[in-house]
Amino acid sequence: MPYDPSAFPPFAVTVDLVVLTVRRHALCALVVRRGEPPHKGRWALPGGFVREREDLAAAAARELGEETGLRSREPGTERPGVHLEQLATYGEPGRDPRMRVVSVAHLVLAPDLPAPVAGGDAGSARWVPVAELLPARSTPGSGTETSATGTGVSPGEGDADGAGTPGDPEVPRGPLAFDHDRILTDGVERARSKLEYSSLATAFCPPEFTVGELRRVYEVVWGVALDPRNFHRKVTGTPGFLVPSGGTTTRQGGRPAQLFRAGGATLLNPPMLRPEV
Amino acid sequence: MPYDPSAFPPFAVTVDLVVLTVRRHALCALVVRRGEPPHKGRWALPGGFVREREDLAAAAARELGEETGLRSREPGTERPGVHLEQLATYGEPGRDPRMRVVSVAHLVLAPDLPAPVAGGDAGSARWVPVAELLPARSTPGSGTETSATGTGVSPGEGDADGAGTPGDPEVPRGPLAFDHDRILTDGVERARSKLEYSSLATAFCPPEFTVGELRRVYEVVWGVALDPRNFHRKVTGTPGFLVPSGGTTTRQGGRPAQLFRAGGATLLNPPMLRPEV
DNA sequence: ATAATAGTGTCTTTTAGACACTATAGA
DNA sequence: TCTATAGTGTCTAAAAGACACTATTAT
Repeated sequence: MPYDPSAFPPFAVTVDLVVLTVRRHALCALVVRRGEPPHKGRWALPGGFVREREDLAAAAARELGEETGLRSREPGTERPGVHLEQLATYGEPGRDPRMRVVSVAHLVLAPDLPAPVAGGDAGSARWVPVAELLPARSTPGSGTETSATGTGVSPGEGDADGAGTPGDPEVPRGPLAFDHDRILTDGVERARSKLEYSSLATAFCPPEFTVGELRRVYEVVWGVALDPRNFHRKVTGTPGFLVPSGGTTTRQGGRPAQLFRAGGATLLNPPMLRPEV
Repeated sequence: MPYDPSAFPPFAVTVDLVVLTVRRHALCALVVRRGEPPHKGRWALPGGFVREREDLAAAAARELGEETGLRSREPGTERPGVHLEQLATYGEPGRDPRMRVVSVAHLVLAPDLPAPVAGGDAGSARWVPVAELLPARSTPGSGTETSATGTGVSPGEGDADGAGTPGDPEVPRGPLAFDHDRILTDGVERARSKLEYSSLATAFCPPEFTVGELRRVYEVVWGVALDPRNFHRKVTGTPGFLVPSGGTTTRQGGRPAQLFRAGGATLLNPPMLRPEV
């Protein structure tokens, strides 16, 4: 019989965060160095315990702020902050060697931040290209996952955030702690598929962005090259996706480009279809 | 700091099941009558505690068998049984008045069963049309959600499984227990959207089925009418979706129809697009 | 000048949808 | 016969994709 309050096995419940951004033409995830056993010294996804009277989403937002300095909603402003959604829950017995831990993973999509992370209580958080964390396991299929011909998307050039001199001990090696490789894989796949039928790509962009910048998000996340002309026509023709902000910029070089903000639409119709190989 | 093993708040972890089937031209969910407080006498989704050394999916499969007699995998055979996947996790403090309960909801899609449920330890499980459980809350948009013009899909005709004489106290009234209305809503929406880009509609069908029977699944779940001719051409032309089993049947009346089994494809390309209103 | 990116127009191929028409069963 | 469902063919409209061409900046 369900919900017998007297004798239930005790579980610890945590939230783990798959925090993704597009940085230097690569899809990057936020990882932290573990300071304690188990897996001491290994890299892991940020996360922590859910508190006694705390909602799951609130716990995820709190950990995001504590460990990374990011905010899921900018306080006092109407700026959207980063996108946060529940991803999946992982509760295999033995995934933590000490006790039974059920972890509710969340997916966070953030624009590129100037400094990697600041103000966190985990000192050693950093952005690392997903291609380095999950070599060749990113997607079932060909191994050319992160190469987009002709757009300068080149895997392997990334040294994470300027500290990556050759032989740097700070560069993550080997799999992530616990089952975080699998959680990260699921999060990346969720992000890839959600770009198709939602306006979530704008979550990777600053508040104002150009069509070209948005296109580079798609190209980096999907690992494909997209025709700039057809992309422009499609994305500006999808109702509710983009609204012109009035300004222009030349920060990408070339002819000045119109600046846009994210429109109100969350579901795209028609969807942006990912080209098949 | 995450993963401090000493002091963590204790949680109870349960699995809840959104079990859906297509029955009498209506999308139906499995609900059980609660025999104990809280919400004693109210209807709820089947579910129960996750055991000490039990995986989440295993707990869902076990509860499915215990409370409904369904099996996620037919023992000793290669028959696929029903489809089971994780849906989402609900952990708002106070969702259970007695203690902190985090529930990992799972979605189960099953073919129509002859008897509603058998061999369960919850005696009062039954199929109820989703339209009766979630009146007008099924989908944001027009209220014509469950009407499919010209195909006999008529909401409100369903009396759940023959026992629904007028005034029957066994007919669920009012919202489900706990936050199960929301969980059911999420499960229905997941099923609706997954029909578009996956071959999951076959999970609602018996092992061998006709194109017309598959079409009725789409019509009932989406609440729309589909052109039989275009539907036939599209599903038989999608590679890996259907494989002919060789036989034919006249169980739907009319000209004998070819029988098919589900093909190996799980992701449909091109997808079956849900018509917009 | 050249090179870069932005943006529009046009053509072709593919796909979705409407619907006429034929096929084969039961009543 | 009539009516039901099954299945094919064909036409049209919409969308996707290839790509020529113009526009506007920086160097």
